[in-house]
Amino acid sequence: MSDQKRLFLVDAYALIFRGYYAFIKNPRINSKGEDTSAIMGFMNSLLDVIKRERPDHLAVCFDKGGSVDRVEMYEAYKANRDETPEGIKTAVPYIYDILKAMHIPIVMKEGFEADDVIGTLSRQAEKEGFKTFMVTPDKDFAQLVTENIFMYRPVFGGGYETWGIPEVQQKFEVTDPMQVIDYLGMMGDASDNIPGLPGVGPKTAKKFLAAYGSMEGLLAHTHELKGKMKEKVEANGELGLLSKKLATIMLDVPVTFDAKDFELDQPDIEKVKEIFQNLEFRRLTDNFLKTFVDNTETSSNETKTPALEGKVDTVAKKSSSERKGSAGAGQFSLFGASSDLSDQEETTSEYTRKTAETSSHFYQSVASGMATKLFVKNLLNQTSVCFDTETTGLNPLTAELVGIAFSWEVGKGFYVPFPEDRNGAKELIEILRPFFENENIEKIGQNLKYDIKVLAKYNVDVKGNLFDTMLAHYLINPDMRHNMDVLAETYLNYTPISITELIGKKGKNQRSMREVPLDKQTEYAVEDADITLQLKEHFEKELREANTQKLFDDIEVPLLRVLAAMELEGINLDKAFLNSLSEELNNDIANLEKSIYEAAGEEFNIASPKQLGVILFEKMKLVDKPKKTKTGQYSTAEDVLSYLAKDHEIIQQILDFRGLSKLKSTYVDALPLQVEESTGHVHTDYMQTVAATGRLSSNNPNLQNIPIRTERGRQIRKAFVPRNEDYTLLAADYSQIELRIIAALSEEETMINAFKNGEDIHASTASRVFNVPISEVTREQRSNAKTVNFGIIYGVSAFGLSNQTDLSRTEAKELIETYYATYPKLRSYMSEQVDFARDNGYVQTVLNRRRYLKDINSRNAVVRGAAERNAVNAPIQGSAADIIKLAMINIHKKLAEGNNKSKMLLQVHDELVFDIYKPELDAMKLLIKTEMENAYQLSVPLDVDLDIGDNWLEAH
DNA sequence: TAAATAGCAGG
DNA sequence: GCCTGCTATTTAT
Repeated sequence: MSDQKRLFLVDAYALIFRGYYAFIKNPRINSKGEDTSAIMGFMNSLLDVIKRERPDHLAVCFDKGGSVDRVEMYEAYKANRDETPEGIKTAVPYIYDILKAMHIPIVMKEGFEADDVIGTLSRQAEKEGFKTFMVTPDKDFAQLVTENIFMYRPVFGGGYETWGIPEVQQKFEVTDPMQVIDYLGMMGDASDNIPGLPGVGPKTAKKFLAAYGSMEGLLAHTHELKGKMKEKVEANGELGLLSKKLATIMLDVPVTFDAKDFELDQPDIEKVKEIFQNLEFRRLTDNFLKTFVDNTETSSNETKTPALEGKVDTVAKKSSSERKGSAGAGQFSLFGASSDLSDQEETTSEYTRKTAETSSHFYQSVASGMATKLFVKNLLNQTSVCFDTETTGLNPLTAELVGIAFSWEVGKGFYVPFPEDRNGAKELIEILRPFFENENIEKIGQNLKYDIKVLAKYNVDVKGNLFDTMLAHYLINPDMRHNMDVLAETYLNYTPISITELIGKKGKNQRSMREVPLDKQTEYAVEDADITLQLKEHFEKELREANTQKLFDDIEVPLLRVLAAMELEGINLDKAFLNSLSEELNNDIANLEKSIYEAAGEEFNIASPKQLGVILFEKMKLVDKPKKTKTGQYSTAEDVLSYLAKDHEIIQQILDFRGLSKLKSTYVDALPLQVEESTGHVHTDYMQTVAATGRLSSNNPNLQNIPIRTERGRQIRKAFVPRNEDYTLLAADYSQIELRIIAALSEEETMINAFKNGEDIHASTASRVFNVPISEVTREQRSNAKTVNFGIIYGVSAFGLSNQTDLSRTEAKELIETYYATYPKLRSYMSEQVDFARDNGYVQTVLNRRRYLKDINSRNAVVRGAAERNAVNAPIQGSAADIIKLAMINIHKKLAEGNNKSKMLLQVHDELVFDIYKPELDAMKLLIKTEMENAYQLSVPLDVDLDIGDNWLEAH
């Protein structure tokens, strides 16, 4: 080992960008609404480097004002860069502060890029006998590599690789790292907008380098090339030389390397802690303290020069032989006895995630027979257990149990495999039943609705308190995603075994869980249960802190059971009716097709907006200046075409064609295919954690967007029918619930009274806004008032309003002004919501459901405007969702208590659909109306309309 | 084969 | 202007 001094030069922006985008799907937002992704990503990397390498000299280099020289050479240099994301701009000052507090030098020079600064410093340090490591993912730096200068690149998935001369030679197929400049010059660089030689990519560039050694060499030998390539290279020699200059990192920036300045000092611990605390970095604070405070044992010889030892320094710290307990070993001794677990891993950086490989754990499969009984005995002694079912598929109605994993202690758990034969499975389930049906044992899981449905198919009723980590996290941050892999990575810094690793990618030859070897099943399934258990501990606390525990316990968790029941029930579908509808549509579509082709003078794909645009606007020239979409295509969207409909017959035909095709493909033909064979019903899947406002969503199939607005479309509702002639469908919907909520929340008396008096709210609004008696309100006036009423809920703009009505922009603006004058408290309520969001970073519903609005203080007016509209809309839409959820829970409870045959089947945001057993009809009408109208007390009465019928259309 | 885009169904 | 999910076409890999 050499005792050469080691200097680490960090390319700040490259790591900041990388950190920022690493979190892009789950941006880190603190309670003040600040996006801290970039800061966290950068600090993770920096601490990681320090911890791994313990550099004795270190500096962080920034760009300052872009490269004056390069822009002078080439105006378009970096001109196509998107604007730096807001989250990065705001991060930089924080990073400066942190670096200062850490006593790490910041190097930058006006008019130069970090590349040039690093290039210059590394050469100076080389002269003073340093080994330099350039910390950057950017390949351009390869040109700087020498015997004493290395690239130190973060690798996707964790770890770092060091590029010395041999690595650069190999990656770029060059003999000298300096040739990387020629390589970059030839192929150009899209992100820096370096043009390069046209038609030359990585392959050709390597070929040229091998043959001619450099850009100049190539240009001197163009006569040896042939065909198109020869022409192109000869025509663009100048461009090639310019590109090479642009790609050259400068080595003469006016900065000076002074070894003393760059020595890595002890940071000002308190100062850094304070900044981190302000940013709400908990894990990072721990990591920082570990890096700088108790580092006594880490600076052993092992960590002194690992950068030079392996090409890739991966994260695995414990070999698998060090791990305890693999499946199958000594199971009896382990039941109930607590086996000591060794220390938890301490690494936490973004690039050093823990996995099952690197964490100690004890996952055990339970053999059949006696062992299972002993296991269950132990299980029944627990008060709280996490479980996870493994099945043969995603559809709980058809999926078979392959196994169930259990965990009640972090790092430990058991897996009970299920036999394939039905009888064997039934026997086993009987052994487990006492656990699931025990009221006193809390059941923890991720997406318990699925497990509950699967077990219901085995006639097992899961009883006792529930804790669903997916639901918990949905309340903690509804805008994020909530799948277990993301949660584990975000909150536990842990990467679980991926399901595709076991069963392959979906599609062609995906395996069933059943075919996975038992030891793999065990590792995977128990890991899931173990992680879920760990997440629970995390989320319990956060729910309490956000004051949203009640919403969780009283609404979302009970609702999970309600939804499971509704989904298992499904709704009866009249397939024969849809089939005949399909034939009718087929005819009509064929006829339209014919007339369209005639009018157009040729056949084309009407469903292709691209082809349609060409026909309408190039061939037929129906309009002078066609509107374009953002990708430069002609827009053929509905509102655009509607304008033209009165002038050209073909347009109406196209719109009709579209309408009918949509109906046919999305509903009439698709729905019958979704009927479950065993039940004859369609079973939608309600998603409880996707809509950021708190609404449900529905898919496979989506039964929340069955047509109703057009005559032709609403016919589809006739296909939704009661289960048999003893039943009838009942639809119950809240009348104007969102307007009632905004009236109540804003305490706008005028509007509240209108509702209390049972007035037609849109007519009432029109009467006041247009200053006419309510009896003389015209259709148009009512319609405009209705548009504004809804607009208010969405956060109106004059622009949007004039688009939706016949009103001009000015008229729309006036109308909105008059509206606010009529309902002054509405306006003040709206600005209060925005102010609240600015101060707190979130808004909330009547039941304390939060939505965080990170952009509410954005300096970008468009982005901020969207957040402001959300601040108004989310509490309204979300409160309506809260209320109907409450009603659903209460109704479900009453139906069960009364042993009623009638069932709740569907929820469509403000509507509930029931299959009513005819003898129960009167009782049900009363029950449903009462429960819905009294689900939540507002200062405005809630009003529910009920309708019954032999199909969903009639029940409206 | 998967991902992105355009368009459109509902509240 | 808010909140969603599905289909078909097109594009990129």
